[in-house]
Amino acid sequence: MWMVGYNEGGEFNMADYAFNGRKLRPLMPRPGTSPNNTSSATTTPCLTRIHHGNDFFSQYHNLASVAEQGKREFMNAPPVVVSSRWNPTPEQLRALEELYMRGTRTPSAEQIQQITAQLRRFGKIEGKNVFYWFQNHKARERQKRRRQMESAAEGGHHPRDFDTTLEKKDLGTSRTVFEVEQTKNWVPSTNCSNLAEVYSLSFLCLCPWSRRLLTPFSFSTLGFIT
Amino acid sequence: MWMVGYNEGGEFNMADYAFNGRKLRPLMPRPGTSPNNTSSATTTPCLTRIHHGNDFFSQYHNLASVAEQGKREFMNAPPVVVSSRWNPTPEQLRALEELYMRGTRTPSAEQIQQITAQLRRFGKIEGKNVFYWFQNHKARERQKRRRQMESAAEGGHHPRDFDTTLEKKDLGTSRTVFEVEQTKNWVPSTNCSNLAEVYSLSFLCLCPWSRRLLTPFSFSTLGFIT
DNA sequence: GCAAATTAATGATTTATTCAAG
DNA sequence: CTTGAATAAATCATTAATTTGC
Repeated sequence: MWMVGYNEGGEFNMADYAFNGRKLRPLMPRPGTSPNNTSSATTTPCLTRIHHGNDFFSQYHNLASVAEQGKREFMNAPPVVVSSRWNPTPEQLRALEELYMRGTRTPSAEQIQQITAQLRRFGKIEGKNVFYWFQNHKARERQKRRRQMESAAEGGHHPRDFDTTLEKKDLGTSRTVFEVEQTKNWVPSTNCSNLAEVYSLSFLCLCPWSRRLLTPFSFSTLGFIT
Repeated sequence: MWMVGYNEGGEFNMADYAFNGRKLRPLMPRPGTSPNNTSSATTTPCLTRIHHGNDFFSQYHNLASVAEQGKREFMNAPPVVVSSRWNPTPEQLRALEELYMRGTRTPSAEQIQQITAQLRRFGKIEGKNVFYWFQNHKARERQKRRRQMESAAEGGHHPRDFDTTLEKKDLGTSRTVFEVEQTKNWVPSTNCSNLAEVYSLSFLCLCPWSRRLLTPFSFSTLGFIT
């Protein structure tokens, strides 16, 4: 798996995409099969009806067209593509769990980078995988604990009791671990990765070797702070 | 204000950070004032107690130390910093609203870039501002409409009725606009910005001129796909 | 044994909620 | 009070476990 790859020079290695019969991982929205989307029949094709008005919007539309074109090119390739999601190797998993156990909850951008770099030794991995992993793991640990409390409570505590973020686990007798649920005020400063941070970085240096288009125009805007 | 800046050459322009008495915008988590966080008194200092164990973690710890150090350096600078949050100029706001009205809901990374670049003419703006603006605006329009429906319905519709994503607004008599609430299946492909995408970009090219540290080690890992 | 079918785990996205600046 | 920013919760979707019938 994990046949998707780009080389340093900025060239897109299409061969890697023509693989087996798998779908491309959902960079694109999934077809309207979501139970929540009750309007799949009525969704509109969107950008197609932009009318050219003032300066800005016509410019914007032009640029959007470039993007569209790039997309089409991309989709003319064999409809096939590669596997989709990251699967941690046992080593990677162990490492992440170890970090979690030691208190890492919402690693900063740097931390994510370091972790990612380290774990790459063990196999494919991206920063986003680390990011998501911690996000999911944190959420699911919390939820697991909540459920445990629920069943343990039985007697009928108030629901808000489950909102506490620091909890002692003592379900069995052998359980002596304090699980500290980290909250945002855990570390004083610059230690949480967040979307904004991430965006700053990405917009600082959208590079030619990304899968994303880089129009001449947008390229000319690079080097600035966005 | 938005005095934060980096130059192309990769040098960190500290002067830009030593500005007036304002706090740095919340890259850092807020102090423990959240009503949800009931454990502020018991949270632990975290990373301090890492014991050196196997290969990976000692390495990681080293790297974490680097990060810590960088943070300290950063914080040794005048405790001051720049203003905090973006405030759209009227032109920017108009443009964003126009885009929204025409159907833009979750602009892709490119789109955000283009929009940002265009709107910079009117004043300071970052990609993340555009990102957040659409996110918030979408959410608040939905919520507004939901409230409207609630009050309009009175009779007692099922809550799930509010889940529909395509709705006709006809509150007044002069209102003839179809507001199309975009969903994930709105555009077939690569047209929605998401965290993963963002992360890919940022990790593809974390640059020396970013505010973030770039350790020699992590630097050596650049040029690869993360 | 083995694959199709089904279920459980969990990676990845989106939506809702919350915080706090102005 | 409005709204930019950040986080948490809910949801979606793919992969691994596993069950099942042969």
